[in-house]
Amino acid sequence: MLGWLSQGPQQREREKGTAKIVTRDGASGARGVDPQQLWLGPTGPRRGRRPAFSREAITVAAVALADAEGLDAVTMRRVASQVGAGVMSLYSYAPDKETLLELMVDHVSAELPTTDAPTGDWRADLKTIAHLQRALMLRHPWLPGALSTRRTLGPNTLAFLERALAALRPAGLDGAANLEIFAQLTAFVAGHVAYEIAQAAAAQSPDRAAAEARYLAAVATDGHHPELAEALSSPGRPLTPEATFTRFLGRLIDGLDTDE
Amino acid sequence: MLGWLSQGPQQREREKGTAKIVTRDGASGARGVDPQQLWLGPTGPRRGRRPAFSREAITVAAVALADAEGLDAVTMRRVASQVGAGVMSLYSYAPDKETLLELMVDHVSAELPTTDAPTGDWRADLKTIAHLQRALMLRHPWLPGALSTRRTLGPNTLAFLERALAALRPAGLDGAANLEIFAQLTAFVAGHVAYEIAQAAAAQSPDRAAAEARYLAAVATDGHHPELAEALSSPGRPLTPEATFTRFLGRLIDGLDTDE
DNA sequence: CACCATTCTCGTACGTCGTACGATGAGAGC
DNA sequence: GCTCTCATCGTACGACGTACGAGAATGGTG
Repeated sequence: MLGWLSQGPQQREREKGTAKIVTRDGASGARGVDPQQLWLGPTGPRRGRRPAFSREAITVAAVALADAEGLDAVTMRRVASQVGAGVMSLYSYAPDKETLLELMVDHVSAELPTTDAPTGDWRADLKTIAHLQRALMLRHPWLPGALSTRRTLGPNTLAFLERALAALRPAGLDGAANLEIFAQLTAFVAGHVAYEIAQAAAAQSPDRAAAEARYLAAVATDGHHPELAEALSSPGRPLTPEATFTRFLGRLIDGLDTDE
Repeated sequence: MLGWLSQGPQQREREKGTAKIVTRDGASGARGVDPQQLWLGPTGPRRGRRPAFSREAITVAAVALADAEGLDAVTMRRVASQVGAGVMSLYSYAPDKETLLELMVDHVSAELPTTDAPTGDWRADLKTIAHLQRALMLRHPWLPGALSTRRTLGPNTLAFLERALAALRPAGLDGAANLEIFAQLTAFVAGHVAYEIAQAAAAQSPDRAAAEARYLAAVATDGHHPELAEALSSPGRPLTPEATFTRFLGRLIDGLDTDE
């Protein structure tokens, strides 16, 4: 599983305030810090003090925190105390919190199986892929929220992308279209699961749910919302979220190669 | 446009620490503060000092800030200084920041036209609705992000929901299904627009985009990502985001009433 | 008119956050 | 040994959301 992810520090980026007289390695403007450098293999040979922690351990702690208490619980201080490090030590392993979040996303993405070969039925394969994504997001409910801002391209997310592209090959579309489909599919699953989770959370706290129901009932009977009134009154057998997901997914995927 | 949205304060909720001896209005446990109370009309007659600002003015300032600098720029301090109020004065108009965000969402939702009657072709109507949502989100790029956490049920969002339900009527589904379809459609549009915006932002800052392209190229040629390599190399004529959106939308909607 | 209960305004303050800085210490090479 | 390199992490700063409560403005009532 890409062992070098547990690699140690070697990140600090200093900028002594004095004498900005064009350092010698040209292109001085490139303060950009290549964000992807993160994922690239281990750097030069060891020297000096040996790291006391590991990127992996820190990521694991952060994920555990998010799983247990949500994304907001992931603060540098709490992660640090969880691994037994000083707060500022984390910055030897990730240049900032945003990066730590990317590490988290890629870390849990390792749970997605990537070895299954395509069956040749690309629609079925794509549905399998979406179900795998959904299961992952249900296991890590913070994931949809974390994905909504980010486009993480770590080794594990890329491996899964590779699988998706392989599955899409028989569809005969061009590369850009395939990439787009995968991105859209992921966004769709994230959106659905986020909704699913919100729904479940609402059912958990009956106070809030009841208040909302009361409010909606009031709105529905104000005379200006006849459609809402009817929608709320019509029964509609209750469906499992699983079934609903499958239905929507089918709608999206079954229409996929119909060019218009 | 539901004028009482510009209504003044009347919000403060105190809880003096002393003597919690069951206040007289029964059901003392209900500390819940009915979140929807926010949207309900103006309360009793005026007394005391007259409000210097308005909920509307504050919301407008917050929206302007978000439009110009993104959601993160919306802090209580900046909104307050924008309207010329003290920071804490905002809390007379909204009980907390979360509520202010809900006000913002509902405020911009007023831009969605709600008077057009359904044409009878519910698929076409639904596509129109999605395009309206997309246009709104492009005008207020923070909206997808704001929606991802929230389920706002203000007067304007409800009015638009009413329109969507009317459009869906000819589809002949039950109420719960219609509500679900609207929620999913909205989530889909939000996901798509978020992606679209991220794409556009990446194109804006060439440094980051170039770094990412370089990284992806490196990954593609590492031998472990043949599918990615091919996807990146195949041309695929560039499409406008508009066309892409229309295509995906068509896929989703055209499959909508196929029960399985 | 004076008085008072009510309501809004907002300065101050607290606890939290991400993270910049730089002293301190541990290992490796000479 | 000395020195160079690199990790650790205490302290500190400037944000943030918002609790508290003193003050000012208003309307209702004598």
